[in-house]
Amino acid sequence: MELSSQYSARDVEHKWYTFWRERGYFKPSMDPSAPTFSIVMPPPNVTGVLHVGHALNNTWQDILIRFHRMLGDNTLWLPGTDHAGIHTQMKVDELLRSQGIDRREIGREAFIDEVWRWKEKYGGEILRQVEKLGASVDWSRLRFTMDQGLSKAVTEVFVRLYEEGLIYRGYYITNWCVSCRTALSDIEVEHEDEPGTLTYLRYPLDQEEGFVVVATTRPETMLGDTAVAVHPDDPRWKHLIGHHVRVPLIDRVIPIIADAYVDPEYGTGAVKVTPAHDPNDFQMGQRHHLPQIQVIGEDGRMTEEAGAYQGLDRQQARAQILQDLEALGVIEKAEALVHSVGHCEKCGTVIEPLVSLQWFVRTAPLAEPALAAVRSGDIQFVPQRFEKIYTNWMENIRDWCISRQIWWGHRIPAYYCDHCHEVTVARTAPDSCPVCHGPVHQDEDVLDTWFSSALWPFSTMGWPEETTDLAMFYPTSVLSTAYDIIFFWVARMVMQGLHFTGERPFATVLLHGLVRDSQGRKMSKSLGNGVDPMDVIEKYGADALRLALVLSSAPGNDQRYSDERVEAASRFANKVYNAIRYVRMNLPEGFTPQAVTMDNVEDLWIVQKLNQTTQHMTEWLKDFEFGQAARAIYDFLWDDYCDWYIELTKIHMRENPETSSNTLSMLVFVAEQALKLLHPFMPFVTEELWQSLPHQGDSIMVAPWPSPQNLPANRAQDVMDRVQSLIRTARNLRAEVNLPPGQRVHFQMVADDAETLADWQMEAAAIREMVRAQDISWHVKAEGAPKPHHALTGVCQGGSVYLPLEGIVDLAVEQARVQKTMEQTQRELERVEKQLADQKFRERAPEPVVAKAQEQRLELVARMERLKERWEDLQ
RNA sequence: GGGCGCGUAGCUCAGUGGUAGAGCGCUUGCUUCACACGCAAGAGGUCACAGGUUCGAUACCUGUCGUGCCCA
Repeated sequence: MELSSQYSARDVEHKWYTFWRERGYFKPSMDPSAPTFSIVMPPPNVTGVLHVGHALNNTWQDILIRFHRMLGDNTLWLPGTDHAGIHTQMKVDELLRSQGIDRREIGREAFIDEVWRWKEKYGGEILRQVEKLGASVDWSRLRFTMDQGLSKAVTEVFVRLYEEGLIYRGYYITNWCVSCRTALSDIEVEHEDEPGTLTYLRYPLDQEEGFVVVATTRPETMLGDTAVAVHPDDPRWKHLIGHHVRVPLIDRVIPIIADAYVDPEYGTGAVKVTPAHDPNDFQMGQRHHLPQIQVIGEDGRMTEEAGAYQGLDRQQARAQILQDLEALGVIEKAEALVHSVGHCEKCGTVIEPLVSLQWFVRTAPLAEPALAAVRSGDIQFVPQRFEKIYTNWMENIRDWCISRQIWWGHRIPAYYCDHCHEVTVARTAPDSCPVCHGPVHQDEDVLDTWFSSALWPFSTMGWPEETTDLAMFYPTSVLSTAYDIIFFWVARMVMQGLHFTGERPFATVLLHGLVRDSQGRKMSKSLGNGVDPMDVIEKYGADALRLALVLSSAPGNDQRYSDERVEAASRFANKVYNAIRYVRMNLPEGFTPQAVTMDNVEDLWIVQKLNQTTQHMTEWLKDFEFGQAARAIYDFLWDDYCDWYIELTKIHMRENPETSSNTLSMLVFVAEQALKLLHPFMPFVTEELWQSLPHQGDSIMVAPWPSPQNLPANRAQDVMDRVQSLIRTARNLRAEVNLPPGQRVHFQMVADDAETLADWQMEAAAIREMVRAQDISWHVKAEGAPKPHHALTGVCQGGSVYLPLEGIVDLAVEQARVQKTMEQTQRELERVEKQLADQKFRERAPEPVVAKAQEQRLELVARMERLKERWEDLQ
């Protein structure tokens, strides 16, 4: 069969994914005697599409999963999606509006039906993209946060927390998005530094002369001021504490209070207090029992309390108020400044702090065990430094606002009596009020999406039922996610997991960095610099994308995406493809590999390299060092297997056709092992190639992970080092004078001792071919080796290479060349000798380091000697 | 203001207590019977700076500068 010289990922990837899935390889073995390895996939938004960050994270997880599956573990990777409350609602709302439908007109139920319909139609998109990536997830266990089972878990958790007094409802200042029209938790607010104006306003004193100057960046809130606060020890204001001022424009009389919160350094040291519109003022208001006057409504417009300004948008109101204040002459001055402004994470609108009735989780009691689990090392962060971010947050945790004023999500299981207003929190809706038997209605709000995400590791496995999956796969082994989600998700999973199952939800939290664009900028819609992984896969293949992402990633570090890297990775796929193509082309029809005998240097050498690669990779994969592991197999396949081993076997088979069957078996054996090592990184191409070679078993993905081969003690590594050094030196001489590769020349190889000569001669045929020699004369230095006059000189490990070129070599030039090499060698020698002359070094440095230096010295001394002699010969 | 990263070849990045590596780019030569998405040979770095620990620091510690992120 004619095989293309170019590998086409597009033609094979889909085929193998279907093959794997149909054979059920993605499902766990359920073997109770095997170690268990489980991961729950961080659920992407059901409305979303895969971005490069997902691609990286899913690649990491797939590497772990495939590695452990090959190790023989009972391995589960559970996929799923998240209902993404606000985001999805906005998306469907937008769609309906484009059709001229207002969700408020069709009502809650009809709208939710629309969302479900939308989810069924488009919600699978991201999962199809996960497939394209090659993710070996168990599709039979696919979950969605709004599934019945998971919803049941949500209700159960809410009810239990309520019964334990860990959920409460109360009036509190929360972050309100006037665009999304819902409350948000603290971490859903993004703070950004923005230019603003600090306006200094004169509030005239009531019943006396003079005024107090307060500074504010939000003059429109003055209509809701209920006090002016100063620091209790501030000498400038101390005498006015307890006096009153009049708020301009509305003429409200408010007290001057003393509160240590006030920073005397900021502004004038006196601040206006608006308890209904600022979180700090709210706290102060509580301390001093100040009234709350809401002047901005949930729609971002001024309320009735704002008097003449009622109905104005907050921005318009600010402009109007400033104008009016100006007219009144109460503006003392205005300063430009940069200050931090909170924005809605979802829509970017400036947050309006508002007092409203919301549900909260009392987090302190949950945080305590969550903190302990990480401190004790029961849960480990990779990289470890993120522990600190986690513990800092946990130590300063604030209550979690969990109610959202939207329709799409888990509705809060709280029921209110229409008569006596009794609140009933229950697993199932009560028919009537348990107190007065009056009619009840359910809370209109839904829960924060993260409330259900926090239960993901166990709700997906059937909790609160005691299922087999829960017993077998929970706690999970690893949670892999981005570091920017530690607070939103990781922390809350730990809290809920420990509280409800008594066990950590996962043993390891593995964190990856952000994937940025090629210029290091965050990928974003507004910049239009996002990279669609599907385009990349279409162009280069999923394997290439995976390898490229893994090669340039280290845990916790951001990385840049660039097409060039993916291209490099696809070239590697092509390289491996061609290596295997070469092996196949040499296999006779119906060839069955036999048990190999390793009777020559290159065989022993390549297996030794393979062993090292296997050992390192196994360790690195266990330590989550995917980049290191990928680099190891990349180098092994390209440098060791392709550039040296295959080339050596070509010569070997030509010289020893009678043993070619063994050589072919070796080629197949090493290739198969290497493909297995590469498989977690590049599942498709490795399957394609593995299937094309003689093999045992049905799929590489269920083949056992390689373990190092037993080898007899041997010197293959040393021999190959010397041989490679000799070949490189000889090739270097050729290149120096631009000898065309076709031109066969005569070489003289002079070894320092008989042992080196013997080593070289073990690979004499290979050396002859690889340096393109007409013939080679072999010598040992001591035995009166020839001293060719008109020859290029090269020094290598253990000896010299001469390339006699009558008529081409200029003695003076060659002398200068040798001189230059001598100088170089001399410098190195001096360094080593200085080190060895230091008694402290010999005493305190570890023995192998000293030995190595001594060895180095000997080699350099010998090299110097050779060069000196040569230099004299050239005189 | 507090915390955490990063600063290594032209570019993008790995990495290690024993004075440095990759990919891309660059130079030279090659259609050598797996691969020109290739082969071979090369050029290119006082590992940001200053102290300290150490026999030895690019790596560990302290500080400085530059840069990025998170929290308040």
